[in-house]
Amino acid sequence: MKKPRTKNRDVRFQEIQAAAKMVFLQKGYNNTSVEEIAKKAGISKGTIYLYFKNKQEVYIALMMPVLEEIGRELVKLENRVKKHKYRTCEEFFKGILKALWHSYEYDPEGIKTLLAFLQGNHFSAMSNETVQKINSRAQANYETIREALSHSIKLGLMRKVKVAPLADFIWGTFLGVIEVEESKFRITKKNHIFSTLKYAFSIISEGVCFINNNQ
Amino acid sequence: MKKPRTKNRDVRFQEIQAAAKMVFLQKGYNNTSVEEIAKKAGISKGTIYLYFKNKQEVYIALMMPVLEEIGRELVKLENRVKKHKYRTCEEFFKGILKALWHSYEYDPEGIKTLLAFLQGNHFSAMSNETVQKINSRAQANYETIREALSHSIKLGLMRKVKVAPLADFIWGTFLGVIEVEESKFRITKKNHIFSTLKYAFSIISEGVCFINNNQ
Amino acid sequence: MKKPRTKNRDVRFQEIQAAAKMVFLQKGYNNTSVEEIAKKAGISKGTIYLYFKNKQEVYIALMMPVLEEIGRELVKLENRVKKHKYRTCEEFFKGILKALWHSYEYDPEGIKTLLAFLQGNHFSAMSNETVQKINSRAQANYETIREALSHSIKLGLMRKVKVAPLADFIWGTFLGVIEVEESKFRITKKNHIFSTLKYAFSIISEGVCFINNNQ
Amino acid sequence: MKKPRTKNRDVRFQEIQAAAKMVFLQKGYNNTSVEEIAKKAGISKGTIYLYFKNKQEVYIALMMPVLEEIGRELVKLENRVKKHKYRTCEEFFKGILKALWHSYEYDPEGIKTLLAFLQGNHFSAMSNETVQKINSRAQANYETIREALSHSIKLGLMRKVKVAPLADFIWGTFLGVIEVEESKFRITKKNHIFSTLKYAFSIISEGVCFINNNQ
DNA sequence: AATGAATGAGGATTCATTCAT
DNA sequence: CATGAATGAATCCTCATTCAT
Repeated sequence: MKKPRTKNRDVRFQEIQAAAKMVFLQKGYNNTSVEEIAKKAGISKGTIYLYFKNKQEVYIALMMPVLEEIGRELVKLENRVKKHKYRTCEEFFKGILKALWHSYEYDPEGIKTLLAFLQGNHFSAMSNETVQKINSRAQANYETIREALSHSIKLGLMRKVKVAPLADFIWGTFLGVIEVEESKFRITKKNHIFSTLKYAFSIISEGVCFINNNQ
Repeated sequence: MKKPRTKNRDVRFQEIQAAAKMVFLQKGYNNTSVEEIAKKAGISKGTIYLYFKNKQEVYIALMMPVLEEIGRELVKLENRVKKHKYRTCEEFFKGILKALWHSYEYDPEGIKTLLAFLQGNHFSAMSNETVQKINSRAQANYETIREALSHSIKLGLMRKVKVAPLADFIWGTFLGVIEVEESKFRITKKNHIFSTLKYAFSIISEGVCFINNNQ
Repeated sequence: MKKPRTKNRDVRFQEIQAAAKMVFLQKGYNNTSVEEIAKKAGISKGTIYLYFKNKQEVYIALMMPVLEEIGRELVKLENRVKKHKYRTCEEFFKGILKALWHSYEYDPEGIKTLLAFLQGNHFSAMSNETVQKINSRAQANYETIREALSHSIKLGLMRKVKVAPLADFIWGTFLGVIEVEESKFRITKKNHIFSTLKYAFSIISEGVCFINNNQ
Repeated sequence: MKKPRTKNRDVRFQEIQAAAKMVFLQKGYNNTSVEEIAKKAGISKGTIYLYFKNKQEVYIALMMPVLEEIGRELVKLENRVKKHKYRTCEEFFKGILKALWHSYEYDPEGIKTLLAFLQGNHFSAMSNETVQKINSRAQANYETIREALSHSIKLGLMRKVKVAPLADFIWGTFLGVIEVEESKFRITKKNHIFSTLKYAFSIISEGVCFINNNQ
């Protein structure tokens, strides 16, 4: 009623993204043709170019929603830390995992796209706005997690560790375990992603939380 | 127009691999043309097909050396465990990192190729011998690391943990941290791979080693 | 660089076929590049693939029209036999030749393509629908000519001969004479196709028509 | 003992031809690689070029033996005519078929190669000596058959017909029936080549032999 | 004489992108 | 807005031919 045109535009935009996500995930960036995406979205090839500058933009744009979701989750985490919602260190790390895992479940393909993107070198023309958006969004997420960590140290939840490498460690483990388990899953069909992540985060928390008298 | 200068088969093979590694790493699998590899190797396109069945084989074959190196390192690790070379748990985990890191330094591009391969779905024709070789080699490496972990538990170096998820955690962290740090490196030009890995492994060891009375 | 001038699908299809026919005939299947066909048709390479699955299909599809024309002509022949249009055996055989010759004139290149196709073994991927269509159409034509022959025997136009080998003989002579005369034509530039065929069919009719008391 | 070098050369030459014949027949000219011929002949690629100028020559040379055999057979036929060996017209035509059929059995692949060659347009560079040799040999064969026919007319074996078109008719039928029956054979696996040829030649003889009072 | 590694032109096919309708 | 026919650059791969050994 207000702006049906714009709303339709958004719907269409998201339909294309949904289609693109499915096809890209299944066949990889280069083995996916714009035609296929169009077919999956039930529209014609040309229409995609009314919504995206080119194929690369379609791909890169897929990451934004999940990056934003991660951002929102991490902000919630930070807020909960600030509000003293976490009584123990374990709880805090469970909170981190929950935030990340929630994002994964929100959009697994988005995460995998992100992984593929990290691998990098797929895009020669790495200079457009969208890439900038991605990077600054990722940067912001790093900030947030570091602050959450810092804050939990201040609150005495965790022993005094260097937050920058810890954040990278956490993020690297999250992505790395997903990558490894996804890859094994393709062969064994046994899904251990969550259980391994849970296990990993419990160990990290043990390694990082208590002032260890053996240290 | 013709200069059929015969060369030792192995030398030629390795020259192609070296060239391929450089180009693939710089531009990614799909943005690299066979022509470019040939040019880099100082030979002609056709010659590549005398040594590799197709482009994919060239790519996949790049992983074997590093997978084998990892295997050798892990076997050495296992032997050292069996020979009681590690007095403490920390030493043991430093040993694990050393083994993995050694492999990374032995062939960083190989590891990155492996990462790209794990991402998977780029290869539709995934049924040839080479892929089988890759997978069984990877499988063997998993076995070795699990056995090293089991043995260290038997020896009392580490508390009794589930080795399968721990192995996945270790491997996932190793790869994930590399991926994350490499990606950041491309932007910041600051190389934190090793320091972050060292930090991560120290935390893992703390989380896994001592019988924590707070547990 | 771009001139997407849309054209009626059938028109475009036939333009491609016309171009293909010319080039294939002049240079043979393997010495003809898709590029050349496109150029001759005044379109771009890619466009051909919008109308044909691949080069082979372009080639094979050239035979259908003439096979169908032969079919139509043979049906007409059969009908004329049934309607007692042929008073004598000679007339009947003149009718056969007329039917075949008409088809040749309708599309000489089609006949030559058919000849090349019969030679066979050029197409390894011989399992697609088009080939099936070709074969069943050819089969149907054989049926028709056999029935026309049978009917003319029933009507007493011809002595009682075995129709299956006679049909093969007729068809083989038709094609063989064309092949031989075309080949000589290329050297001598003297076209004897029709006169030789006429002569051949008159001899066949004499050999087959009357109850020969010397037999 | 006399010239073992030369003898070996000829043996090798024929080995290559034998191999080439098999492979060409199975896969067609363009789908056969020099490599394959070499492999089949148990020699190396390069060696073929010591015996033939290029691939085309290998192919074209395959026809010579059978063309020569046909020539020899036709000369024998002519001599038999001259020596009054044929009492009746039927016998004479049986003799013609025998001569041709003998050549076919002597080297079926040679005949098929000839058929493929007749189709022509496979060779752009149609100007070398070998092609000249082929053509003059074929020409000579035509002469011989025409003379045999003329002679048989002179002897009253056959009624007075135009020998040139008759020769083309005979030759065209011979090749055409082979082509048609070979092609059907590939589908039905039923070999009717000889029986159809026999039938065809009996009809031709009836059409051509006796002074038909109905004519 | 024989080899087979090396060459590189050649060609089929795909697909991102454009634009007339 | 939407379409989809048309484009043509790009690229993998084959293979006839050469030539150092």
